[in-house]
Amino acid sequence: MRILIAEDDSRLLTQLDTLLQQNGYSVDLADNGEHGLFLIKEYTYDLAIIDIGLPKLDGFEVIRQARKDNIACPILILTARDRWQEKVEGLDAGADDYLTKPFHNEELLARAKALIRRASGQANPTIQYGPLSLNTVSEELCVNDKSFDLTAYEYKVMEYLMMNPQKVVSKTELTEHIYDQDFDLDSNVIEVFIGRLRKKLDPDGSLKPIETLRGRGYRINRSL
Amino acid sequence: MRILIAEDDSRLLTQLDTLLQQNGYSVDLADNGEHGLFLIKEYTYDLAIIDIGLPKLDGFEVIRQARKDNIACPILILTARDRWQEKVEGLDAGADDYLTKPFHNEELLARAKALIRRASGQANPTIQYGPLSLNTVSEELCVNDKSFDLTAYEYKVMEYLMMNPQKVVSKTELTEHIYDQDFDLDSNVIEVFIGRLRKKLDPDGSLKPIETLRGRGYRINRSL
DNA sequence: GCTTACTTTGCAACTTGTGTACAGTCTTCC
DNA sequence: GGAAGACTGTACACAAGTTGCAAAGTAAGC
Repeated sequence: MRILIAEDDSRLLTQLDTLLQQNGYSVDLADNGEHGLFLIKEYTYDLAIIDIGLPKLDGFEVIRQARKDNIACPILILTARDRWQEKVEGLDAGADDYLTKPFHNEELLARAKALIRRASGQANPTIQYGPLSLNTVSEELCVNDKSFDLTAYEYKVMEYLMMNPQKVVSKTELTEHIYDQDFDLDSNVIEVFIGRLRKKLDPDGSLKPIETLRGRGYRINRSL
Repeated sequence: MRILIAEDDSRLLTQLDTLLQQNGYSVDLADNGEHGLFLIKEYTYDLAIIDIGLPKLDGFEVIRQARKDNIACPILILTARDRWQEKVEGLDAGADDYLTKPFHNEELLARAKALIRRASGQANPTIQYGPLSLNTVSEELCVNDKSFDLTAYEYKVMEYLMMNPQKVVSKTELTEHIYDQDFDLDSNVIEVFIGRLRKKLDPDGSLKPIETLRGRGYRINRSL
């Protein structure tokens, strides 16, 4: 599997390079939009990871021009956390999925894998874990093939948990991932959303999709 | 796991304190180099996070003097982004890793965890010892493939023992690594937690995963 | 057998999580 | 452009689980 990474922050670039190589991908690098566009047109990739804020030619432009040339390779864009409208514009330009910086390595790998797997079929990128499957584009969650509509924040909570399956995710971590840095860490919003999610997905309490680890955090139920 | 933070910016200091505590570490604080050096010499830490620009005694000096005293604890330094030469000097002085300010909390946590793990000679996030295996991501303990739910403190005790297999760990040592400096060393909590762990993991007393060495401490059973 | 060290137990205090109601805000749709 | 509805975040009372202590019981070593 061959992946293109277009990213101008050299530290992040090397980090991604190492990460993906260690996970068995072969990787090509570009540190500006022009070079990225050249590579994506010249070669065939299984996935392109493109930062939106690229010098010379921004990420949107790279995607638009690549799509205009009928390049079908799945594209994952990287956006800053506080610029969520970039995600919309990126998807409009032809990206398949997005990830906000900073992200966890496992998240990136999960998305990369999903995108590559789904590239052959036309389906939307989905994160799957046991009977749970989360469509990251329609923001729709299925439990045992029954689909649920989530609100924006319910989705964010669920997405983060699903991207770190097996992991104990502390409330701090969830809060920081979902809100800006300076959000009040003593608030009980996370508990409230966990409660709402449980009620929505599992009204009779038989499945227990989200486990509580008292004093430590929450975790997607491993035994599903 | 117990962490020392030496940082003079009081806002950052409290932020780090909260962050680490909420993620299950016990934390001691110093707001100048002199106090930091005193603490690192006086107690045993699993990690020290030291800002380079400290008053009274700068970070480099703290590290040099600590290393001169043969203190082996892993050290993570904090430097300003635009002073990259500091990180070189810091690593020369004996630091193990660096992080440039500002940083994301998640990154700090990831590095802290990695440093602590590396210090105990564990390359892998899953620590295995005979039929025992402790996954430090899902915080799950398995004995012969049967998984057990541990409470926060049960987990801390087990983690410390598993990170030091073969070693006889005294009660004082366990207490010092699990609680912070003002915890009563005469309490019998450690005995109580060892008891609870044994009962949970080995209810019929056939496996004996934790050995007692009278007058010296506890050890993970080597003959498993 | 006596001392000391460890184990066990029950319990009370405490910490942390849950459920609910409500108010403020944002959306949508006429 | 206004009303109805949905979503988010706070507050608080209640429930549940965890922790630490103390006292009594047991085992080890001299």
